Amino acid sequence: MVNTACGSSTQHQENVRKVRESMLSEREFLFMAELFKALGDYTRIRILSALAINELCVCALAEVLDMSQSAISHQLRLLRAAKLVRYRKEGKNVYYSLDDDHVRNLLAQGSDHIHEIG
Amino acid sequence: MVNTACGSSTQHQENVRKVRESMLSEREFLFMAELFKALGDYTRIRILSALAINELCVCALAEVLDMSQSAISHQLRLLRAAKLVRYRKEGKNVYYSLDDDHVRNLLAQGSDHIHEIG
DNA sequence: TCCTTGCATGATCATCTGTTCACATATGAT
DNA sequence: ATCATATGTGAACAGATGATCATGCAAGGA
Repeated sequence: MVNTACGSSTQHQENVRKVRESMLSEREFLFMAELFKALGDYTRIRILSALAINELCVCALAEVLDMSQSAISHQLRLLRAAKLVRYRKEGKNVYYSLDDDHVRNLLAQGSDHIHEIG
Repeated sequence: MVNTACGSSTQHQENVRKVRESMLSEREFLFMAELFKALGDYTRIRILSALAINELCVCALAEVLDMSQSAISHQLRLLRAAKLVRYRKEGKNVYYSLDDDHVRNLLAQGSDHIHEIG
């Protein structure tokens, strides 16, 4: 730590004060970090992108991503915890889908961003 | 692996085919995962949120977040790699800011999402 | 020139993460 | 009832991650 105020200039202190006042709460930042963390994995982003196209059961997801059912199931657990997916049971199968259009928007924004920066 | 096609129903296979066709490339998913991974950390999301309010030098960021300059600097390195921030040098100081409005939109979307789900 | 300041970075280490494996549960079919 | 199938989950292990510490480097002031 020991941040001895690099520049003690008026502008510096004014910026620090202004930013401090406008920052969200610790709780909000923790939630946002969890949200993006849930999106920030190669497997999970593919799961969400697949569900953005069509509702799918677990075994279909495993087939699409060419991964074990267990691995998919573990990741779906995290996505449920982050409220990014819904699910409904039908017989022996469990069908997953995106929780709402908000998630779809986040995916679209992410896609836009990477296509912009090449 | 060994995904023995849970349901061999026509609908199941049709869904798998449709989703497979519409999925992005491995490269694109890797980029998106990296993007969200960069956003998915308590320290980095606070750095970005601070920069969304005002351009800041490294020491000001350290002061705002009450963290060591070294820790901030390491995280800024990742944010630069993800093209989420810009920087300009001025004398001994280095001033960081958000790379573009796209980043601002992602932050706003994230904020919206967490406020929706409570 | 020498020193201080602001920033960057390699090494280290504790912690977190994601997959696999084994197994449990549940539902439907025979 | 028995069995196969679809899914969920705990343990465990390898690899990734984030803060700290020490140090390096560049720029400005004495």
